[in-house]
Amino acid sequence: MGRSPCCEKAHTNKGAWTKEEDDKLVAYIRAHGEGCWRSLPKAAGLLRCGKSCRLRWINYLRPDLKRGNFTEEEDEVIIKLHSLLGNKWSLIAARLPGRTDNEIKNYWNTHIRRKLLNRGIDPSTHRPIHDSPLSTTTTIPPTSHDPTTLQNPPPPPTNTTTTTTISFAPSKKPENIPDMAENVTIEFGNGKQEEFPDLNLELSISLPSHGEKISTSSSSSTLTSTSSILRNGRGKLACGNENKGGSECGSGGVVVVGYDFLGLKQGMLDSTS
DNA sequence: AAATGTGCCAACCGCCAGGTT
DNA sequence: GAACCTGGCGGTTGGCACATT
Repeated sequence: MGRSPCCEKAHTNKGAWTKEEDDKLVAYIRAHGEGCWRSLPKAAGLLRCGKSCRLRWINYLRPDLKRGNFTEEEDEVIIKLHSLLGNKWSLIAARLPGRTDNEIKNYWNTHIRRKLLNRGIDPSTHRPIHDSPLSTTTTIPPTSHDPTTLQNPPPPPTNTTTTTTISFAPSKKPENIPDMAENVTIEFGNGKQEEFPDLNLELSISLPSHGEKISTSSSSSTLTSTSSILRNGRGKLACGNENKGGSECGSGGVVVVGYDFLGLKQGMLDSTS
């Protein structure tokens, strides 16, 4: 096959961007808008790869970016969303206006990972570090949910687990708005509940097998093993796309879960639009 | 003051999915 | 349907700044 490179690397600058390059890029995008990144560098007079221009714009030059430290609230949102979505940084970023996926990814790797480890929580599974990896129950200890405990290290992990139930409340959406977000309520093991009002976890589930406990009803769905199910695939979320089936997410007809986070493609939370 | 270690973050890289030819 | 193009994503890395020895 042999794909051509995205740009002619021999004549492109690499490394840190200069002020002049930034100015050119900003000026060009202000004049012409985003899009056609491949031809943008030449048109803008930049010796840069189109991908590099796009990244520079999205991660640094976009006017709506919120620079500065993350707040405690943002921390907790990131942690909660990561427990649901895994390393879907772009999806997490979509929930945090003004933050970029790269920024969140860096922040996760440098701060939140350590924070969770200090709490005795495995950052990748969001479960107590000594918990059995074979369990299919998604566990979020209450301490990870309660910001008031942030300063205190967690108690030593115990063998008790708390189950996180994610329920999909019946939406009051009008019939003619099929993609309206449904309320997602996360119930933590300590009885606390938290709503993510516009987080759409649109699920289509085929016949379960291999003992996966998945139940659905017309009014709500309860998932066990949510994290592992959600953490499939990579890159674009073709699974459960409104126009496509989620078949590619399945593996041999075991459990096919498609998911589409409402409106991300439509830019519902897209701060760039 | 110099050397070394560590943390952070911007940027790069390779891959993937969807669209187009 | 195959080949190719483009945009987008997540993982990784290089280099700078700051802290420590």
